[in-house]
Amino acid sequence: MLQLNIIKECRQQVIERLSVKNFPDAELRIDRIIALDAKRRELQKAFDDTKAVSNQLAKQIGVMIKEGKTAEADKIKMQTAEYKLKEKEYSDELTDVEMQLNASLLEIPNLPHSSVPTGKSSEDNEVVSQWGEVPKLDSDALCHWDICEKYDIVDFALGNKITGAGFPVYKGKGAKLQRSLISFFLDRATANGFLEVQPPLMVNEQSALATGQLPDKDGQMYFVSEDKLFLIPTAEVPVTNIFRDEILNEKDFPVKRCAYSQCFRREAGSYGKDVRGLNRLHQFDKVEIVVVEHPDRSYEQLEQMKAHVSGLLESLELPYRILRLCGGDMSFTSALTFDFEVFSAAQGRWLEVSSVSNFETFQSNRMKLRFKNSEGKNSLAHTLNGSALALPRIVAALLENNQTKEGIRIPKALQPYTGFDILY
RNA sequence: GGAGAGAUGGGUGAGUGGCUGAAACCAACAGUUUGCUAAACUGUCAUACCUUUAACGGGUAUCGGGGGUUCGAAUCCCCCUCUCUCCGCCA
Repeated sequence: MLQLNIIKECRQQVIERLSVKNFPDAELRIDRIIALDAKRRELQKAFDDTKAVSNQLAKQIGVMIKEGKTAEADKIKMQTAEYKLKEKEYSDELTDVEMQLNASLLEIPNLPHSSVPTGKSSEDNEVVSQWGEVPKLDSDALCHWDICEKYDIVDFALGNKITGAGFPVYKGKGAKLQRSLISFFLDRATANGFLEVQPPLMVNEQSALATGQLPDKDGQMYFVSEDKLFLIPTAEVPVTNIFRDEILNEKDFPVKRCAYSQCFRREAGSYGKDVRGLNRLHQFDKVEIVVVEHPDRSYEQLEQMKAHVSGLLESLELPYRILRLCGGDMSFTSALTFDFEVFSAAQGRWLEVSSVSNFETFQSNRMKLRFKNSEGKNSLAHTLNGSALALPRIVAALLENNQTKEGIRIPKALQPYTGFDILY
């Protein structure tokens, strides 16, 4: 959520920045917020002033009753009636305006960082860097879904029977490969100073709102109506919410956490080759890194997180490129996002495996995540997160890129975890 | 799921209708004293909003959340959430 004072003080810039994200009716909505805020302050003042008078009268009555002047007290009691009416009126109106203001603010996405390129879709993303050689495969090379079947390591049909499309069953060396990747990612994160946590896989509405999944992504999350809980679409939600309503000490920065979790996404509206095999699942595994950082250092931190993710991909010997997302392709909550894509040789396409973002104060404002600054005042911290990494497409790329006649070659870094160097 | 008890500031914990935004103690922070450490002493120590306060100013709200009674609620009533104890069930 954007900070109200920034909207008020930098109205024109806010509107301009929102246009980079192709946010519709920015001017209209921003002006509505400014007007609602003015109305809110007006009502607040009226309410406070009225309340101040009646508080004063109530005090007088107390004193009089104590002194035995009940007749005088009764007289003043009569007076309080009109103030009570006014208070009720003001507070009702105030509640109404506050709700409208809050709802309007929740609909405004984060402002993109100044380095974010303008653009409408993923085609306008900017390639920042690229690493590794794109492998040349034989003409009879298989796509990963065929490899999965050939070695019986991921069973899509079985998952289909048990649950439905997008819920595969990992078997034998396939299951072991999953477990190995998770351990590998967690160990690397821990070595890099991230504290491992195991968060809940379901969150309440407040948590989903705090990180920005609600109201923006309502309908993309699985919802347990019986208990009003959401299945997490990413560990970002529970892990960032560890710090909801917390006031940190400046010397605590950077606060670094990592977590493995399964992620659940309804993916309503996806179709075609995007959803084939492991490309897009309803349930998948991911190791997430989350950082809470001082506002002055959050962009340095973002670079470090990028370096961490790059290190993982290089250890796995997967060719990748880094994209700076354009305004139109960025998430609602992000100020700056770098996507990591791995080349999937048999499919001949780049697959997104990680997204590393700085949210600045967008999430911390929603969740009241603050720190005591050097002047002893509370101010909002910056939050960042990144996938490090999401498993399915990593597995897809590993299977496709490393296929040999003997089987699938396992990268050296992973062999201590898998216990085998060829998967067959 | 059934029965009972409870929820107060960073922590412990007092407070059953007005003088309580909240005692006391602990922790924390600043200072004094001091070869060093320790101890002692002094002071500071919630958050948010409003406000043309010059200013360490003024006002309002907040004692799990919401609603109600009352001139006045941490305190009384109702609903919800959560925690604890006992019973039941159970990976």
